[in-house]
Amino acid sequence: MCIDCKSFYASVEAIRSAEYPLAAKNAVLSREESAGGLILAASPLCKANYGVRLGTRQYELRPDMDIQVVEPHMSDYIRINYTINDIYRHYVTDSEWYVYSIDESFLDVTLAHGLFGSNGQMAAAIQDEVFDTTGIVATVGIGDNMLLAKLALDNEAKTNAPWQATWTYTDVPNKLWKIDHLTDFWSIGSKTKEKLNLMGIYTLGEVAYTPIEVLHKRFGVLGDALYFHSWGIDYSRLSRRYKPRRDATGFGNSQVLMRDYVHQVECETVLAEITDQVATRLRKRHLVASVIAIEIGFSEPDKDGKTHFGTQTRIEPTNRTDEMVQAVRYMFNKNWEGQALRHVGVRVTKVRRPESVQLNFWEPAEKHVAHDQLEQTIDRIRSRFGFKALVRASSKTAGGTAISRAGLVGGHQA
DNA sequence: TCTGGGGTCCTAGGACCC
DNA sequence: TCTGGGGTCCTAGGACCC
Repeated sequence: MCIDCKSFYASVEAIRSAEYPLAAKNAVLSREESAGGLILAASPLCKANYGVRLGTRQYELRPDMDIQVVEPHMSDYIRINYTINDIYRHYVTDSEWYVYSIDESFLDVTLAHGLFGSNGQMAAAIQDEVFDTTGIVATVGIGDNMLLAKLALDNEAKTNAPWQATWTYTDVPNKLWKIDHLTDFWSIGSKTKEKLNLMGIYTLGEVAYTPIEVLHKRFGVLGDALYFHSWGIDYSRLSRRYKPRRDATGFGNSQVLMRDYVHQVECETVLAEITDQVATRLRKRHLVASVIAIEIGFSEPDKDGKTHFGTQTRIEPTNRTDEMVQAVRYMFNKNWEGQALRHVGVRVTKVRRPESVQLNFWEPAEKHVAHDQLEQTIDRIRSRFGFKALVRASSKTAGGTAISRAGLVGGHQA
């Protein structure tokens, strides 16, 4: 089963104001202060009546629309997500439970029927328990494998009560191949759709009847996956979970700036703040990173037509803010040609547990230890009294955004 | 495309090794 | 630099998901 929460953020907001989510006319807006702020979630009625959906911008909202626009409350969404997942865990063991996003989880119920009955009975029981506990409407896609469950969810379960749909291998010709738009199929986005169209392929049935060699030649291993997926084939099993390569994954933070940043010192200030944020996350998890990357977006295409640049560099494994800032500053100044900035981000990869400490030829060991203790102390003060209790002086300058963003979770109001 | 923010995975091409 | 063949690691960029 693939289960998601219908219009999750908007539903939580409806419940906060004692409304039934499916009857509410509300939407959640990120960054009220910016006209370019966008809708993070809209209630089903808003979607149906006004076409307001994820990605709609604030300036597209018209006064005649009868919509209650509210600010996000990320902490609530996270808390309720935990509550709902704990309900799922009443039905399957943890090895058969997989959290896909803040409002979507997969459950392998193959071995649970003896306790809880048929797929339909289990789905209904889970939906009832989620609704009774939280007020959230859960929608359930059921399938012979993860892919079919996900496709059943995205393409059928979400449309009508009782918010359930089942897709099996025998449904592939009638349901999967009949999906209206290629992009409604998980893993096909706008670019892949265009490339398929150029090959004369407009439906999933046509993908299925394209030789795998042809797809492989055009899309590599993703072409192989596309071929199998077009036949509804997916052998992944939650209990035999794929472990991502440690070095391939990482994390980072980014932000769209409220105005153009044109001065080097401003750019460096905001980059240092984001780097500090990422370094703090590393330290909190007791990890070090050995690759650090920056992503810089311009407010308009530059003289060469470039809209952004990104670059990465290898560093001695570290989670120290000062070392990471040094690398970020070097990369920025080496690549920046004075373009006005509107988007900045920092991320780390090749993240792992520290095995040893790399001392530095120019820094005495005592000083190194003292510096580590200083950063740990800063972390402790902030976790106890809040980020704003102790900030860098540069954060008080014009370019800084860390203080005003201190209360955000995932970039949205906590 | 951008608008907001956080992720993962794949490929091409360069540089280097034996 | 080329000769023969096999391989790894790295960076940059593209594409997808929520």
